Amino acid sequence: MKQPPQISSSEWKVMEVVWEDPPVTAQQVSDVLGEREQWKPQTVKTLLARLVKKGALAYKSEGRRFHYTPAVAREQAVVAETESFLDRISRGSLVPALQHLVQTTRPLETEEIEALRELLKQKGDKV
Amino acid sequence: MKQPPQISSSEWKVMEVVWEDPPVTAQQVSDVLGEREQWKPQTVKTLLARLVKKGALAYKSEGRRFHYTPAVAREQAVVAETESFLDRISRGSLVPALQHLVQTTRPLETEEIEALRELLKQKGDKV
DNA sequence: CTTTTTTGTTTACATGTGTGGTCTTGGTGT
DNA sequence: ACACCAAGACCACACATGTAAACAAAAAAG
Repeated sequence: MKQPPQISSSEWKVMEVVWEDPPVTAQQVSDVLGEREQWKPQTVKTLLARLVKKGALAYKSEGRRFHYTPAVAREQAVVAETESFLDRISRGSLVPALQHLVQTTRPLETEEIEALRELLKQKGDKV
Repeated sequence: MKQPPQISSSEWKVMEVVWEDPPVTAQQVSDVLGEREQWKPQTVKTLLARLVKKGALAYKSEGRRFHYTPAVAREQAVVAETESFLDRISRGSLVPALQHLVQTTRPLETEEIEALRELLKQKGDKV
């Protein structure tokens, strides 16, 4: 059971673009992030290469250019990030963290609230 | 309004010990983390020094040894971590992340559930 | 076919992190 | 007073990260 590789903050920005609509070319990623983050194309290239090396992206040579596709699902990566986040703040601070999380987030959709409420219900029932 | 400094994963482990019962000496931290993380005393020393340098810890010379105290509150640090966590996973994934969070955590206390439920209510009312 | 462009590869370099060794100096015990 | 030891200060070193320039190979263009 291989856990998804460690993805750094900048790398996440690249992954987001790839996850959004794979497969993508370096060009496409570069366009998006050149705009969104003011990154030079070379920077994007480096990050793509690193992500390939650490197994977060796959690619196939399509003529002269590469087509990159995610090698780890977004969900997996999010779960891994969440784990590492929890490891840091230690589970004890979960509730304050959650409060902050919920408060600073854009208004939640009704169904999201429902989903969470449901979760809480289950959790609560077990007590 | 200065935001709390960037605290790395290992540094968090040190901070946890300091927050737990300040002020502490390097010795005390070293004892705890030598056990808990199998860290050599020097490792702890380095981390303490780095935390002082980045302004996360304060100290006063008490005889030959230092007494370290937190320079940033735990809450502040947690909030900062939460922000950076959210920046990574991008707010869109919040709910799945929360679900994972809640599911993998130890059973919540009733009052914790209440607090969260209350939060959701407020959030929900605004929709 | 040669020039230009595009795209991937190699190299760079400062700073951060994980993990510790060594040096120095001020207390402490005798 | 003096030797010794522990505590902090300084040094080390490999790997990660952010950010990119330089280089090479191959495709496109003329």
